[in-house]
Amino acid sequence: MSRRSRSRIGARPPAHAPVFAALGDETRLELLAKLCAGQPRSISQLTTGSRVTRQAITKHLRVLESAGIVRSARAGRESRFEFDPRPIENLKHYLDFVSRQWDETLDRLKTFVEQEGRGS
Amino acid sequence: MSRRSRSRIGARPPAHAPVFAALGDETRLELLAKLCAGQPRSISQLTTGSRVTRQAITKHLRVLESAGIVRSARAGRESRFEFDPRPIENLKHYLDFVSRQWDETLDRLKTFVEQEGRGS
DNA sequence: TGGATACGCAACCATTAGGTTGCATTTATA
DNA sequence: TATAAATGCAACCTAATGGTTGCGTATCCA
Repeated sequence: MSRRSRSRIGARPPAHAPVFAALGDETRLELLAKLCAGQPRSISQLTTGSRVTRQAITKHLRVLESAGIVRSARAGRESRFEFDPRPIENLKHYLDFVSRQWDETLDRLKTFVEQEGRGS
Repeated sequence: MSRRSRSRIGARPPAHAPVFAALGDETRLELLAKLCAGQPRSISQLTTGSRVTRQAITKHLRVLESAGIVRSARAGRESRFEFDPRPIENLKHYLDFVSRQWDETLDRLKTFVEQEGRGS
């Protein structure tokens, strides 16, 4: 069993849900796209081109920050947001785990059907 | 450019957000865990062991179904829910894309810094 | 130093989400 | 054919979300 198993089958499952939830919004996915493809950007920079106000963008950035997907740092009068890839990597591992579970389930089903076919 | 590019850089981005949102809830992740690791199950089966009512579970299952993560089919008096791996695979591809974007960004930054160092 | 720029904070609003209870309906079965 | 089991439907409640506006504060710069 891999070293990641504790975080999957423990009493309380890992907090993947908040990260998924943070990605469950079109506006936030647009912010993610900008930040993972370029340098850190200020709130104003991230607002230009958006259809909503700066305050709305700020709220979305805080949601992303709470999920750990971005980090913020004040620089003079502006606060710059930067992408952090680690939560995304965690999600990828989790989704790989789900896919693997499913593959194993299909394998078990196939074996079972073959056994049944031989048995009856 | 890969054949998936249209769905990423088109006028309107693909609807990854609803799938992420559907996974952004602990109860639904538990349902996902049960369904991706076993045969199709009825609502009652999926409710036993849960801390919420059958109605709540039903609502969660409908959310997962709207996102395409599960399918339902009536079988006699019960409706069985089955895992569908395709939306999850899509998310994995999307997250791979994000990671790749980030890696390229880091490469560009590194190159830029090296250039700057040579320049000045 | 005074105006423009970039933010933060707070109040407020409408909608959605997650959850419950109650009751009707369909289906299997003793 | 009653009865139990499995579900659907609807109303209702509370809290969280996504959005706005208004205003105060910090910071850069001519």
